[in-house]
Amino acid sequence: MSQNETLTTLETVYDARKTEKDIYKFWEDNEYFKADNTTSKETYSIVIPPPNVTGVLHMGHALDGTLQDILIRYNRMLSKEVLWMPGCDHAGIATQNVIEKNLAKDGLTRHDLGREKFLEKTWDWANTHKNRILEQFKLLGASFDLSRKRFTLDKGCSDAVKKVFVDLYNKGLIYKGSYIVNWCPRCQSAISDIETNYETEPGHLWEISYPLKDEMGAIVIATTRPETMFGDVAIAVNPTDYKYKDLVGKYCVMPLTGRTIPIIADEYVDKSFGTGALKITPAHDPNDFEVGIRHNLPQIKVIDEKGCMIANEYVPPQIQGLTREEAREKTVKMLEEHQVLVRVTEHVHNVGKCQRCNTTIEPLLSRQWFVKMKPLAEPAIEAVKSGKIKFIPERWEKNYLMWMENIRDWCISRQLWWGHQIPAYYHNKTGEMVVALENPDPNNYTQDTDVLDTWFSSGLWPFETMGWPDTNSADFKKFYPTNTLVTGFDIIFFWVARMITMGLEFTKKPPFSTVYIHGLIRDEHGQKMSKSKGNTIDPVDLIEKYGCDALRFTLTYLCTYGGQDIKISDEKFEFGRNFANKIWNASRYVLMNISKSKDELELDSAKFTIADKWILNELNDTVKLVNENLENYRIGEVASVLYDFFRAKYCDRYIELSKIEKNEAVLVYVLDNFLRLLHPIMPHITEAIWQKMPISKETSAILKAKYPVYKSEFEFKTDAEKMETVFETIKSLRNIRAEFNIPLGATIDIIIDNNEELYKQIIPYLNRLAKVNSVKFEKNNNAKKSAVCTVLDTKITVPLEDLIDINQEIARQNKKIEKLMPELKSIEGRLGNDKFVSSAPKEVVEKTKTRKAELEAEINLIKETIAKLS
RNA sequence: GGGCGUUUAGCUCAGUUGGUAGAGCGCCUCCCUUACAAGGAGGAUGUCGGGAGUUCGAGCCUCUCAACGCCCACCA
Repeated sequence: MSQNETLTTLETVYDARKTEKDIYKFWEDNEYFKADNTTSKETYSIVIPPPNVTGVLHMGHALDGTLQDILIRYNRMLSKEVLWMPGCDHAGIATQNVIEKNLAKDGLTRHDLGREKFLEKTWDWANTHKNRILEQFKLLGASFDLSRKRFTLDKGCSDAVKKVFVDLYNKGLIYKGSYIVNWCPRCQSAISDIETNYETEPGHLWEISYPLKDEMGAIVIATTRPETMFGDVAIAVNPTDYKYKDLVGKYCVMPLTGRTIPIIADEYVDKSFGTGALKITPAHDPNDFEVGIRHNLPQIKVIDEKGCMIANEYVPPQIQGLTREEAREKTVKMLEEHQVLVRVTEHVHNVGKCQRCNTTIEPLLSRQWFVKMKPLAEPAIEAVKSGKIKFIPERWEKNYLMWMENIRDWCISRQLWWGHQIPAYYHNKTGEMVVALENPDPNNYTQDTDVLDTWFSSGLWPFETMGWPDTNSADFKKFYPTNTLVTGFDIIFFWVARMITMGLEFTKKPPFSTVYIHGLIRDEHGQKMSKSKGNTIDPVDLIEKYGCDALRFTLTYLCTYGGQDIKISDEKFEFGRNFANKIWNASRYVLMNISKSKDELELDSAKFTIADKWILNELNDTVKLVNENLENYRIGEVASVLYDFFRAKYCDRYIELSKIEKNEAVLVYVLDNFLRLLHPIMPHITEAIWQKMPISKETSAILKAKYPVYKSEFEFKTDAEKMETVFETIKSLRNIRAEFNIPLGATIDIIIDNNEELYKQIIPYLNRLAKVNSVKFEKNNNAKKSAVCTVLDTKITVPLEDLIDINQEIARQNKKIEKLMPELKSIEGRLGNDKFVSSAPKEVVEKTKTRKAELEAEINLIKETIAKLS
C-alpha cells in the first residue's frame, strides 16, 4: 500500500484524537525531544514554569505550554539544539493544605502525625500525583525533554537551595529578625507581602476616650481594631496639630486596664483622619511598628498565632482566650460600660487576606528569616534597563522596575513542614546558631523547624535544573542561560523578578534574555476562571472534543501581541477544529491527485503557469511574514497569516485553479512548505500529513525538518501580480451571476475590450470558475441588454438578453460609482492641496496619483456603460 | 493616592514605523459543483468612546474628559 493511499482512503472528517495519539507516540519512541548537550550547534532553551505538583492542567497551562512549544518547535526547525526543561513545583502551602484537609476528614491534624510521618504522607501523595500534570502536558503536544524532568524538592534542587541560603547568609544578605509579618492564623504561618491580598470590607471606626493622667480631660483616638488596644504603648498625634500641641509629652491612662502610656508626636499621623489621634500598637500593626521603632517604644503582644487573645498581664481576664472577633465585640461592650466609647461610625476599609485560604491576615510581631533585597535588586534593575533582559510586551518592564525600585525585604520563612527546611542549626543547650549545608553535630544541634517560601526554590529554577551548583555540568554549560521565559503577568513579582535576582547573584548571568508575557484566560464574560465560580473550561475535555491541534491553533489565533487577556468559550474551538479538518481534506485532495513519482516532483520553473507563479509568490510572502512574526513574538499574527494563506490563497484559489491546469510539483511543494510553517502551532496534523507526502525529505519527521526561508529575490513577482486581475474578474462575473440569478447550469458569454494578452491566458479559468462559454475580444462593443463589469482599465460585457432588467443593471452600476466616489473625492482633495504634494513623501504622492488615475478610468468606464445602457 | 490597560461591524477581537479600516462568529441570498456542509460562491454592516490639538493627512502621535478592568500602596 502506498503512502498516499492510507490518507486518501480515510474518511473526510479528520479524526484528531486518533492521529494525535499516534503521532505523539511516534515522536516519543524516536526520542526526538531529547536535548543533546554535546553538540556544537547553536542552542535554544526554555524552562517550563513548573506547575504545582498538586495541580491539574488548566487553560492557563494550555496557553502557556502551547506558546512555549511553538517557540521550541520553531527553533528546532531552525536547526538549533533545543531544550525545553520540564518539571514540577512542590508548592508548599498549596500541597500542605491538601494533605491537611485530607487528615481533617479523619479528625486529625498534622501535629497528631508529627513532622516525619506527615512528610512521609505528603511525599507519597506528591509521588503519586507528580506525573499527572506532566502527562497532561503531553496531551498538548509538548515537546519537552522528559528525561530531564525535575522537581523543586529533588536532591539537586535541595542542594542548590541550601547552597544559596548559606551563601546569602554568609554575605549578610539573609538575616533573622523580629518584625511585623503577615500572619495567616489558618495556615499557621508567616506569608510574604505579595501573598497578601486586600479586600474592601465594611467595618466601624470606634472613637475611644483615653483620660489624661493626673489632670482633667482626655484624648480621643479612632481605631478600627479596638481589641488591639491592650497592646497600646502610646498615643500619637501629628506634631503640627495645634489641637493636641499641649498634650504631647503628657501621659494618659488606658481605659479598662489603667496602664499609663505617653502621648507622642509623629509625622505619620494624618491630622484629618478620625480624631487626629492614633493609638500605637507596635506588635499588631506594621505602621505602628515603625512608629514604635522611631520612638523606642516597647512591643506588647496581645494576640497569638491562632488569632486569639493572649492570657497575659496586659489583657483583662474577661478578654483572654477569645478570638479576635469575639474580643472586639467584648471590648467594645466594656468600653461602652465604662462610658469611654465616644462615637461609632460606619467605615469601609481594606482588610488583608491570605492569598491561599482567604483568611484575614493578622499582622504579628514574630521572628522570621528575611532576604535583604536592595543589594540584590540593583543588578536586576540594571539588567532590564540595559536591555540584557527584554520584556515582551515592553510595558511590563515599567511594572517590573517600579516594583524592584521599591522592593522590600522578603520574608522567606514559613511555619510549614512541606518544603526546604531552613539550613540553620541551634545548639540544644547554648542556643548558638550555625548556618551550614549540613548539621555540624546532630547529637547536639537541632535544625530550624521552618521551611522556605516556595518561590525561594522556584527562583533558582533556570539554573538549579541545569546542574548548578556544578558549573561544569554539561547542561549548565550548554543550555544556561536560557533564551525565553514564557509566563503570565500574574507571577512577574513572585517568580520572574526572583529568578532574575538569584540568577544574576549566583551565575552572574541573566537567566534568560526575553520574558514573553501573555494574557490570562478568562471565560466568555471576561470573568477569571475558578472552580468556585464553576466557570472553568477543562483543556483535556477540549482536546477530547476538538483535538489538541484545534485547541492550540485557536488559542494561538486569539493571542494578541499586547498580551491582552483572552476570553474563551467552548464553541470558539470549533474554529481550530474546522481549520484542521480543512487542512486534512485539502491534503487528501492533493495527495490523491499526485500521479508522479518523487523524482518527477522537482520544481521546474519552465513549466510554471501564471497561477503557479502567483501561489509561489504568495507562499514566499507568507514565509517572510511568519518568520518575522515568530522572531518578534507576534504569535497570534502567525496563526492568522497562515490561516489566510491556506484557506483564501491555497484552497479557495490555487487548488481550484489546479483543477483546470495542474502542476503537481507546485501543488506538493506549496503544501510541504505550508505544513512546515504551521508545524510549530499544529504539530500533529502537520506531522501526520507530512509523513504521507510522496516527496524527497531531508529527515524522517517534520519536527526535525527545516523551516522555510524567505527568498528576497523572487523572480516571478510581476507575473504573479497579474493574477489579482484574474481573481477580480472572476469575482465580478460571479457577482453578476448572483445579482441576475443566472442558474448554475447556465453559461455566459463575455466580451472583453482590453488586455487581450493576459485574458487569453486565463480563458480556461474563466470557463470553469465563472462558467464562461465564449470569450470575444472587441473594442467599443455595442452589445445591448448586457451586464457590465470593470476591472481596472478593462470592461467586460456580459450580454444577457431576456435575463436582464436594464434598470436593475443601471442601479447596480450607479451603486458601484457611489462606492468608488468617496475615495476619489478624498484623493482629489489631497492632490489639490499643494502642501500635500510638496511635503508628503514622493512615493506616497505617486501612489496617490496612480490610484486617482485608476479610479477615474474605472468610473469613466462605468459611466460610459450606463450611457450606453439607457 | 500612584501606575497600567481597554473602549474599532450585532458579538469576540486584529490593525507592526501616521497615507481614511480587517478577521472569526453571527446575519441575508444561492449551492450537497467528484478534497472538505467542520464546505463553497456572492452580499450587507463601522461619525474607529467624547472633545481639543499637532500634521498636507490621525484608529494610530499629544492633551483632556468619560466608562470599564487590572496592578501597586494600605490612612488608624
